[in-house]
Amino acid sequence: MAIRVYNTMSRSKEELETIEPGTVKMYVCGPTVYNYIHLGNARTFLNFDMIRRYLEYSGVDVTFVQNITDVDDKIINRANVEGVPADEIAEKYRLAFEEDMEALGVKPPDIAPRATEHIAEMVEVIAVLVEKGHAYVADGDVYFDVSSFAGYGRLSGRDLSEQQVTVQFSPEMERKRDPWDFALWKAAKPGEPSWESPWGPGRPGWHIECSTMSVQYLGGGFDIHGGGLDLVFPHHENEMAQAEAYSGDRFARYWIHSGMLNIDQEKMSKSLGNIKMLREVLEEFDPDTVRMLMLGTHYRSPLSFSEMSLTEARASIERIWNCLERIESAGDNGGGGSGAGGNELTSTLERLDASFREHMDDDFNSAAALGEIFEAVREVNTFLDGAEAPPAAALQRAKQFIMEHCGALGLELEASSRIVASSTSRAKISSAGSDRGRLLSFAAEAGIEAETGEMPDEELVQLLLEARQVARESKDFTRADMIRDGLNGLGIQVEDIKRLRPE
RNA sequence: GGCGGAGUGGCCAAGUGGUAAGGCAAAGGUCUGCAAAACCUUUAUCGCGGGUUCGAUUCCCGCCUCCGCCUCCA
Repeated sequence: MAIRVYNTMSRSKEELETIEPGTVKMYVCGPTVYNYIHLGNARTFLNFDMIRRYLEYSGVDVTFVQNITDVDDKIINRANVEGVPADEIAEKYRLAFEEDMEALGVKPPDIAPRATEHIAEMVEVIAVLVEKGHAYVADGDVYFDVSSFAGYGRLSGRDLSEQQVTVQFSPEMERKRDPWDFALWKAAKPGEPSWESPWGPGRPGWHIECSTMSVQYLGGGFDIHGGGLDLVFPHHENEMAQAEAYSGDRFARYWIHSGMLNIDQEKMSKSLGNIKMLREVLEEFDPDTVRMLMLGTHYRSPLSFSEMSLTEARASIERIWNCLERIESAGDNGGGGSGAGGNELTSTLERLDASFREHMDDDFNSAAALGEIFEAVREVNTFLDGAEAPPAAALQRAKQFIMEHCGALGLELEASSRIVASSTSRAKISSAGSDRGRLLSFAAEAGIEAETGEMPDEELVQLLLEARQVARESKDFTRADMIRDGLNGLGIQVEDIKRLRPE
């Protein structure tokens, strides 16, 4: 089945026809490493991770390149403020970015080129642009001459003459022939990081790195170029102008842009100061919850963020976790039966698999695709409710369905909690870690003290579950509830998995 | 001013020319010693006004509101 993607260039969905069938070469603009990334950045990276994973899930061989902008005005400014070298700032936040991506479960790019390691290549491209008359030199700076490129404005659909020019006076403006011209090379000011070039020491402009590195690693006319919607203009417009002026060939085939994340109806951005750092969020919420939040809205739509939206996302991912746990428990408690409905479940899952793919094939509609997963969760739960001894094959299929489809969207479904089970109940110890001291004193309070000092939390909880079970069997519900409430109070959820049989 | 996007149940959010997925929340019910989990049931004339059509939430026109971009931006 053909995958359709919305191409910003054509403003419509197009069938994805790559240069080489079965292969997708994609480039996504990475971060400028001058600070920790915020949730808005995270949305973009998560969206492209979802797209990449789904393509791979569909059997496509993806080459994924994402740059690191490690030389830039913002980095230099930050370095000046902190009084440390610029490369130190860049390195620090580059590593932080990698940590954040790993924590989020974003697959690392196949290639993560850094601007500072490709200066020579950029200089060469700039030199050709100057040679071809697409760029001019002014006091050690080099600017791209927008008027020399006929298609300028094509990607972002704008006519420069109709745009409001709100440029402030600056020395740089003085050097430009036209306010819309942009820097390919910036002459170094004292103390700034710089590299030698035919135009004197300096550093590359922002856009040139992407034009250069994408083509270097993926070849001209590569398949997909992505980034946040706010990069369409000027960044991508400029990238394309440079690259096509340089080579004379088409730059990228499909332009995919990820919608903005808003807080209180406004875009989260540095200039507005309404930033929520990803790190902050990850302290409180697990990666699947964050991803769930993003998957719930189509990647091109604006996503309005609030504290509550995370809590809701958390509740919905829990529904999936719970289902998986039920499947596990059903397997542990026999699972070898020949319960009816197994075949029916299997064919229902077949159907849901097909609609899942249809939705994802249609411009990566993760929100609709999630709906099919939840549909499956309900079917599985109903099946589990009705079957005394569900057949192992059906359980296996159910588990595989959920894991596979969640995996295609990048949901890791890693146990966010450690499960301790007795024969009639189980406890979920949140992975955030429980308070050891309080657990010990609570155990003592419940009359469990002998040799608990060295005992791992799991065993301690196990003893408590068993004590509660004894209490329940002797109808001492006061004590049973005291144990359950006490554990709940420690963030350890206790649930009964089957009824007590009087025997 | 130019370009683009959006307005769907209490909240979030898909979607379609033939009366609208899913999640969260709420209420009632089943199950449970009680909970939790799970299941069932209940809650939408799809911003407003016209038009096209046998029929529009979906297409067209106008209006209102909101958001993004117009050289910091994911």
